[in-house]
Amino acid sequence: MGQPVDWSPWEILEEVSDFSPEGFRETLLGGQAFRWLEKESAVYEGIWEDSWIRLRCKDNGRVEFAFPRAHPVSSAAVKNYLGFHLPWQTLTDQLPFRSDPALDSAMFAFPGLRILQQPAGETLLSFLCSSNKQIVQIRQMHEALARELGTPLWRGAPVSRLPTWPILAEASEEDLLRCRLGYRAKLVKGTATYLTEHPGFLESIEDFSTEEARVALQELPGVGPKVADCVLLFGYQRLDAFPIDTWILKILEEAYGLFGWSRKQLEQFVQAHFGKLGGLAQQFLFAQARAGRKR
DNA sequence: AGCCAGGTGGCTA
DNA sequence: TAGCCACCTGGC
Repeated sequence: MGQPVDWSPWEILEEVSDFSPEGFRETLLGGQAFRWLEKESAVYEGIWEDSWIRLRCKDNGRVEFAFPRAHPVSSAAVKNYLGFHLPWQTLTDQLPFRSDPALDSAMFAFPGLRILQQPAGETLLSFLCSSNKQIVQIRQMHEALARELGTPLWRGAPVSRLPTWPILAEASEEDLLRCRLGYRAKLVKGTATYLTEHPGFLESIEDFSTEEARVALQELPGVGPKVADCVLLFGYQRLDAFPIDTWILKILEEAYGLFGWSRKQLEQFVQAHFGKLGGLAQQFLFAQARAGRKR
């Protein structure tokens, strides 16, 4: 489709001493975002909004990026997306791994794992698509949404950005069904309508406390506690949001012995045990759980 | 060939 | 509040 893309030379982003190939890989492919793929060993290509870049992490922890010459992306934008402005080493050091063997082993397995700083609108769309789906399938939905309803990154570009909420509000449920959304189509459509009727809703979330934001987000059709927490953690940079999905539930039961606890009880445990950076701890535990299941 | 997936919403007791 | 079930669909 169209001209081959001419990529810029690799540009050094930063030397990150605490990164590991595993941590880097998991950050991009582990289910925080769904438009990343591994092009070749340790070289990743991904899209968010209208940015399209390649990333690689050398063994020494040096992170480099490249962009299509036709459509430059600033290093500042990439650094922001990767959360380089946050003191991850300090943050991870504050997690309770010293008294928590499960967390300790997860952190040991994925050094440098971090939380991407994604745009809220796209994150909401992503996790509306995520219910009852595996990462592969969520990724396919994203490709279809971008292809069918999104706009090309530039004139003649081979890839498109995801449809914005105004575009989704105009789209028909049939359009969304074509993107393999299944029963999620009407949820996305309903959310798009809600956002049209409540201009500034997504922005207003920024001023809310995490707890208030959690309640507000659940006004949207298709958004329950799990999706709300994912949107807050990945899309609003709320590191205290702790999504409880089936993987984490299994860990809380097996590694922490919390069989039979109610959702509310689990939330209280998580808050008390993992604290204000719970979402970061959650990602380590999640990565560990997924790794363990692969064999 | 089925089964099941990083949930949610509606309904019942 | 807790428990149960339908919901679209396509990898594995």
